[in-house]
Amino acid sequence: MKPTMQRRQLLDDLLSKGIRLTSQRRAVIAVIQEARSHLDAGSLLDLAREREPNIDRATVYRTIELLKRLRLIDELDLMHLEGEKHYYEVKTEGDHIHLACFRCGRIQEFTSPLFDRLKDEIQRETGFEIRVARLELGGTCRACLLNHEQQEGERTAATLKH
Amino acid sequence: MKPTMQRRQLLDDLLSKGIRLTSQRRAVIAVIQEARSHLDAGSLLDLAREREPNIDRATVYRTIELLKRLRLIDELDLMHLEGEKHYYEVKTEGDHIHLACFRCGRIQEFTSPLFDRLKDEIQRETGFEIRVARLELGGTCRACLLNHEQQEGERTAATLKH
DNA sequence: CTGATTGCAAAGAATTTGCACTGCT
DNA sequence: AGCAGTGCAAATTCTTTGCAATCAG
Repeated sequence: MKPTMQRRQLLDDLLSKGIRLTSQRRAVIAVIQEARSHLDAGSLLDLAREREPNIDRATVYRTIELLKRLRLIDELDLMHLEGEKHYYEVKTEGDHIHLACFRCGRIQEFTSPLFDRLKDEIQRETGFEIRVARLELGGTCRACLLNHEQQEGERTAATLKH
Repeated sequence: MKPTMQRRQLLDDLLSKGIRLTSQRRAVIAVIQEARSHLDAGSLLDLAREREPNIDRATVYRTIELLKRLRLIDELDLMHLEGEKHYYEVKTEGDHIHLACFRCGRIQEFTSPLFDRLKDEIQRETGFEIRVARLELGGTCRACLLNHEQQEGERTAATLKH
């Protein structure tokens, strides 16, 4: 949302922890922050290479690991809609929910105070200290449901003609 | 909980859909149903082999795929606590939440009406039709938190002695 | 300077696929 | 009998590792 501020924050976080900021790490971080969609390690590598042509696969994976450990990014599976990739996004203030449409593959995000209440309840009742929360839903998005109904309608109409 | 009933249900479900019940499929299904913990494909294969010695890896994966498609089992990642395996469990009435302890690796389950309310809210507000819901939390379980505090205490005491 | 980080190449883990054979229904 | 299901071996996909060279602080 506020890329510039966000970037400074991320970089500052790293610097203040005494993490070495190599050009490779800067490239990976910039790509994750500027991404308009969820990226997997492969795309992350491709995009980072546009800035840092010699960056290697291994470095990307190691940087992801680092950012995950420092809790600066979240890892998602997005219901494994496509292969067994993992996807990454900058960690936001409140956790959000990902809805993955099995039909069109679109990923939709959703936030709700109920989600926070649920997490509070869990911590309170189990004594479990939550560090990462991942709620992913798979199903059919509204657009696909409408398309489908429409097609059903057409199909029925066609059948009736015989 | 009620293994015998559960098994009949699963097998009947399959038969009623005209799915062929081979001895290999029976073995995989029995193993999943009788498991006291979440099993990944590898363990599933090992256990199924105790019943059906020649069953192959590929068959296990294909059976998992089948059961997932028919919505008879759920696939979990359990925060990828250990490698990138997937874990399986018989689909239950209401969805439940998995809490994975990063420290001891224990998996804890939790159910709450709030979870269902949250899902309802999502469906209502987005028009998304939820087919699969997966809520996984990573963090530290109560036992590990207590252990840790205790160790911290000991450590401080030791430090103070110097 | 010097230890943390990198690139490279190879290994590893989990899963999938093509194809001839087998066995449910 | 016929076709869905299977075993086998090889292929694919995603990720990790060992090690010598490099570079940030």
